Amino acid sequence: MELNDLQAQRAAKLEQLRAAGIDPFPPRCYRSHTIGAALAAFDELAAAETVITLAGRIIGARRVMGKIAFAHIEDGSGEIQLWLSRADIGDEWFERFRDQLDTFDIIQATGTLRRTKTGERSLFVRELAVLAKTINPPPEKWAGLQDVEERHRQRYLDLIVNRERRDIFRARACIISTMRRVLDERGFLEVETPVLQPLYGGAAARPFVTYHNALGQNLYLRIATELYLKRLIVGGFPGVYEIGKNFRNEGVDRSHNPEFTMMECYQAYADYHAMMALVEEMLDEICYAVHGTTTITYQGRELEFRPPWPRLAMADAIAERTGIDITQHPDLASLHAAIADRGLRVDRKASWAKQVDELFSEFVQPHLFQPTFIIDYPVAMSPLAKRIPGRPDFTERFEAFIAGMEIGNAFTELNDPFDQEERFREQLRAFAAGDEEAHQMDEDFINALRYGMPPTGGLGIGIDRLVMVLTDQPTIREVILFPHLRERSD
RNA sequence: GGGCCUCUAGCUCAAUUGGCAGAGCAGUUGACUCUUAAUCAAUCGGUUGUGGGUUCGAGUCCCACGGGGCCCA
Repeated sequence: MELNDLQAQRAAKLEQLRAAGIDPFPPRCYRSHTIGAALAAFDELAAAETVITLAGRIIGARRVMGKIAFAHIEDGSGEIQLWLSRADIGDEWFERFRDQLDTFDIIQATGTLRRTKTGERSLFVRELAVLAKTINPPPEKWAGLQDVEERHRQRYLDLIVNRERRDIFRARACIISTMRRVLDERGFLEVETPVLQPLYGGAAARPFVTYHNALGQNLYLRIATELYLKRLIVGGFPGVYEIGKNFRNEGVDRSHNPEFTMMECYQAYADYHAMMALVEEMLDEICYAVHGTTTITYQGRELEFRPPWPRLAMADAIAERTGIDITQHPDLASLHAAIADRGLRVDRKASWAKQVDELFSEFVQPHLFQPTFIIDYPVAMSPLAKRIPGRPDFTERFEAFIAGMEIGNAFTELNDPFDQEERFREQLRAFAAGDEEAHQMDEDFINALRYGMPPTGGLGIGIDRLVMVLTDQPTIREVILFPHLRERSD
């Protein structure tokens, strides 16, 4: 990699340090306090004139005058100003600070805490040391790093410069740890199931395919954890969950990334009503853990997480927004006629299920800003969910929507092996008819169901979207540390 | 996959009708013992995403390709 002028200048300074016998990358530092700890105990440390050693990255500009200099350092726990004078640290180190150290360099400073004339809490430095010389220059001092592409390609730089962005990922960790705590407290067992699967299933999506050399067979990156977790319910665990990456071979947009983080949990002897209650309680706790309140703002609009959330049947929701009652149009021709009657766009290529999904996505979903459960989905859209007793065309399924996004998906799990096999066959027919997202036949899963799975409630929550909502971010890219970007070729 | 927008110095951005590629920040040199967008003076820095084309002349117009963004499917 060639160095540009600014990089070459810094590399030359690095060599000057070496020539003076200073290791520009020493193996360790000898700090006595984090900056955060020093600031927290500032008054006591200052009063006692305790000599402390801090370490951190020089941020912002160094302000070097003739015989004194100022700079701020930052270590992830806080920021503090350094006060340096030629008299205190000597000509050699004062000039070294001026001539060989730069913004972004990581240094160690020893001295005492005191306020400057303007009252700023500062470390009055007696000794300096280099911890890591930097080669790359900082972006613009005030505008910072704006370019979205560069922010994502060089997330490390984004995090250095736009330090408040670290809070998004701190919130993300808080969300996941709170979710884990809620599930643990309710007796769910955290498990790990295969990422590499001989057969993909559990969701409607196209998979990534890879090849296992030793086995000589294709394997798929999982699109969901569902079918493995339900095998564990068959195996006798009363409740299991997994938090991990799923992979779906699809495009990237504001709410989709090809790899994303999902939590799935399954509870034996429970149903989808129990899962709705779990979602309400869990998100209430998570929102409170992150914000200390259950009322938050997303993109300028207020969101209220406190339970209970509205429950709205999918057919009613569609009827309300379009005037079309899908329960009165159980076949494609009749549904198309009803859509045409309303002057709405008919999708001639779509199956009945797909057409219903389009009506819902276009006319209902954008209105679901407040946390809402849409319940009772058509069986044709829900090949893994149990039918509603007495209404065999609909299933005990819900999806949770927040800010117009699908955040969660849950059912009373289908545990009838014969019905499940028939549902898979229906999916195979859809696949043969061109639906590339249709489910595959999983005979081993059928076999598991033949050993008996108790009535079970299952739930999946898309973590990335939940983080978006709880950190007020408009795109999924901003809540994923290293979002997928095309390789650059010049 | 389609439409629109965008790519200029390390970074943030200008450049009128097609007419000398510029500024701020950072950097460099000098002055300066309480600054904090430090100040003052001087100064370095460009294959305008890539490749073609039109033209006396292209950052600007045309074509292709690449990256990114927004919207749609």
